Amino acid sequence: MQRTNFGELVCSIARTLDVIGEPWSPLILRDVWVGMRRFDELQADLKISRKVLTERLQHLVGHGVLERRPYDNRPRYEYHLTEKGTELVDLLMVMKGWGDKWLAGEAGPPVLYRHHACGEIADVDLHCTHCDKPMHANDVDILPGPAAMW
Amino acid sequence: MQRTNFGELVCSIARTLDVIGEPWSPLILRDVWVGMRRFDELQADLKISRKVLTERLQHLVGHGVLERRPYDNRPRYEYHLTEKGTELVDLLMVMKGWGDKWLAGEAGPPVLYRHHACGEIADVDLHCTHCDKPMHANDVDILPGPAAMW
DNA sequence: CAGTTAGAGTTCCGTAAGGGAACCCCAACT
DNA sequence: AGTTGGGGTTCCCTTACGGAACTCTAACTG
Repeated sequence: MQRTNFGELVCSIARTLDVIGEPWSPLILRDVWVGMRRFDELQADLKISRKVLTERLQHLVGHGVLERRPYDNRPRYEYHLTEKGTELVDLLMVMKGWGDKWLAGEAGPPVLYRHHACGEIADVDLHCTHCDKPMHANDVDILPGPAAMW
Repeated sequence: MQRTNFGELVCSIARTLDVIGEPWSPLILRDVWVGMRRFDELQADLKISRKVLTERLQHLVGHGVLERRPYDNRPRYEYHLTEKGTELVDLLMVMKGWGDKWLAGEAGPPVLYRHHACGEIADVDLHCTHCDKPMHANDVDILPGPAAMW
């Protein structure tokens, strides 16, 4: 095998990368999220090779992130986010925030999020699932878990 | 050029991928985060090709995510997270959470986070920077920003 | 002071994966 | 019967990864 298989590693980060770590996969997810559902539509938007797009879609469907469903009597298919895939979008939202802050420059963010709950333009921040306070890289100790030994 | 360059796209997700989207980069970041700072240490832990490790480290340093600093009179160097890099770890924490939930299976999570603020084992969740309430894929409208047209 | 050690890469080669264009299949339309 | 459109395959070329061997430099070692 040439490309190392991250799925085997005992590490949730590596395993997640096994699902969406390949080139283009996050961008495909983004497009499906914002409503692009068809092969040609994705291909035209991303200008990705059709071969690679086929591979990525199969991979994402195989991992239960996307669902391939027919939308016509003819052999036509659309790709939709599953619940698993929808939760992966968290990752994209964090990427968007980081990219806006560190890479966007003068021009500012390409897109904005408006939060339904408050109606305001906002970004995401990481909070603790236990106490609800902010939680970032330097706010945690890392301990071995049940499936320890990474 | 063979591999498409995501940095040119007007999209903060694509730009972020240009910085840490290549294979191994997130895992290198993870290792540096948890205290592995030297070339041979990273190489031994990840079992990555030395050639690729060199390329990735240079790329990450070039983008200001890592800093390469000498630690001896001899030509010896350590890699440290910059502030920019530390904030990128948010991404890893979200990946960890998703991988724990969807991929860890019976064995449970390989590692746990203990939050300094509350002392409890916890994970991260996404909240709105404006109203502090939870904010996920289906809780937002996506609007064109100042640098619109993705 | 010649020889070894250790860290941090560099070089080289074989294989696999991405890019791109052309081609194919099937079920409507015209 | 011929065209159109969605959704892929096939093929070839080039770049990038994997892995092992090699290099360079500045200490230590006896």
